[in-house]
Amino acid sequence: MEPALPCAACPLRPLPDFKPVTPTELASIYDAKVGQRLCAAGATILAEGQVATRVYTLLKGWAFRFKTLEDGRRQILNFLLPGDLLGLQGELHAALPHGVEALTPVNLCAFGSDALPRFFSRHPSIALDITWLSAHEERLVDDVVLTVGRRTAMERVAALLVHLYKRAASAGLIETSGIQLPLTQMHIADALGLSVVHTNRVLQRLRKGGFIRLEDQRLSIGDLQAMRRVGRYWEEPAPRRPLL
Amino acid sequence: MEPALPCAACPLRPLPDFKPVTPTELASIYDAKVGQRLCAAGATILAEGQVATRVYTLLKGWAFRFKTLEDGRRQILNFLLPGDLLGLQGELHAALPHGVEALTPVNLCAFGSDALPRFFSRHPSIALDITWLSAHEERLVDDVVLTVGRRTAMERVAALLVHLYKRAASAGLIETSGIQLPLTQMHIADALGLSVVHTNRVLQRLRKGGFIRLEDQRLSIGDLQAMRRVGRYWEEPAPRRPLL
DNA sequence: GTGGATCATTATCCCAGGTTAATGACGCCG
DNA sequence: CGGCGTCATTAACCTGGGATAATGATCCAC
Repeated sequence: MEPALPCAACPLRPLPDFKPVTPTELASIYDAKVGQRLCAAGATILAEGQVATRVYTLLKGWAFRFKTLEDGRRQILNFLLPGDLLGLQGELHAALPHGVEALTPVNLCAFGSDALPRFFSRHPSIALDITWLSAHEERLVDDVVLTVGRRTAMERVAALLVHLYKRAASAGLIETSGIQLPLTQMHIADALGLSVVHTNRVLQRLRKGGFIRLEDQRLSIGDLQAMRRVGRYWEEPAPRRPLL
Repeated sequence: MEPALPCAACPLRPLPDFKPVTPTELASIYDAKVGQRLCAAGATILAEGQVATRVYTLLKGWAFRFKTLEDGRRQILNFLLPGDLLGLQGELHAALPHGVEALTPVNLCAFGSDALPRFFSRHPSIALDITWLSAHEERLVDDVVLTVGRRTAMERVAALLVHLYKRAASAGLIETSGIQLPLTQMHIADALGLSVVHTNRVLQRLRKGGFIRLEDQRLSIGDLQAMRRVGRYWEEPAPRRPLL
C-alpha cells in the first residue's frame, strides 16, 4: 500500500458536486487515512464473503459491486465511480455480502480499522456524511431494482447509459463530447439482467437510431433528453454529496 | 397521532433477534419519540416524492417500499416488518425517492425532526445503529437485485417466500405451523418483476409439488431446505439487529 | 339480494428476449 | 509469424413468461 496522498490536494474535492468541508473535518479525514491501495483493471478489490474488510473511498477509476449465484450467474449491483465509498457493508456486518471488482486501474484511499468508531464518537458531522453516503447508495440500488424489474431491455440500456453518463460527469470525467465507458457488453448485460447477445442487439438499435455513439469504450449521447425518454428515466436533481 | 408508547414495555425488544440496549440508550430513544402513528391497511404511509418526511420505526404490521414508472408499472423494493426503520432516505435527501404503503393495519413509532442530529451529536452508539440499519436494508435490496435480475420465476417466488418466512419469524410472527402472509399475488408479482398471471402459475406448481401451503393469507413451508434449494437462496446467519 | 369491487385461477395466444453457434477483429505471447 | 483468448456481431431457433380474457369466489354497500 502506498502512503496516503494529502487530502488537502485532493483532485476530487474541488468539483462542484462535492459538499465543502471545514478544515477541521478535512484534517480528521486525512488523519484517518492509512494509505492508497492500487488495483489493476479486472482485479478483485473485495471478495464476496470476505470477512475483515476495510473502508475505502474510490479516488480514481471505475469499479462495480456484484453478487453471484453458485452456478455462476452474476448480477452487477451498481457501479462505483470516483468519490464513492466502499466496504461499509463489510465493516458493519460480519462478512461482505457482495464482491467488488475493478474495471480500470483503480486508486483507493484506505481508512484505518478504527476510523468508523472514531468518526462516530468524535466527528458527528462526518458520521452523518457516512450515513448519507450509505443511504445514497441504497437509492441507486433501488433504481436498479426498478430498472431490472419493470423496464424493457431497450429502456434498461438507455436508462443505464444516461445514468452512467451523468455520474461520470459528476465525477469530472466528461471529455470532449463524451465519456470513457470502461465496460464490456457483458458488464452491461450483467448489470441489467440481460444476455450479452440481446444487449448487443439493443445497442445496435440505439446506434442506428442515432441516440448514441459508442465505439472503442467511448460513449457520447447526442440528445440526453431523447435518451431519457427512451429509458423513461428521470432522476431528481442531486444535492451535493459528501466526500470522505 | 397517539402519544408515544413507553419503550421500556416494547413488545419487540425482548425478542432474541434484537440487540440489547443500555438503559441510557433506551431513555434517549424514548426521549426522541413523539408519538405513535396508526395507518389502515392499504394506506399510503409515505408518498413517493414527498418532501418533508419523518423517521419511523415499524412497531406492528407489514408495509412495503415501492417505486413506479409514470405509466403505472410498479416495482416493490422490499417489505417492511416490525423493527424496521423507515423514512431515513427522506430525512437525508431532499425528497423521498420511493413510496411506502401499509399491507396491514400498521403502528409506527414516530421520531421528532431533530432526532437524527441529536443522536449523531450526543449518542454515537445509536448513530452507528442507524447506519447499520441503513446498510442492512441496502443488503436486502442487493439481494432483490440478484433475484430479479438473475433468478428464474420459480426461483424468485421460492426465494421470496423463504425470505419473508424467516423475517416474519425474526419479528416474532411465527404461529402454529406458518405465518400470516398479508400479500396478494399482485404484491408478489410486483416484488419479483413478474406478471400476476405467471406468479399464480408458479404458486400452483409450488403447491402441487408439496413445497408450500398457502391459502387465506396463511403460508407454511414444509421443508425449508427444499425450498431454499428451489430458490437457490441461502442467507448468511443474521447477527442481532439494533432497534430504535 | 343485486350490482360492483377485488382477487385467484385457467386457457389461449404470442413475443421479447434467451440460447447456441459461427464469424471476425484485435491484442498478446512465444 | 501463428495460436489463443477476449469481445463484438449476426443469424437461426426456441421458450419462459407476458397479454388478454373469461370464470368464479368473496365481500361489500345500498
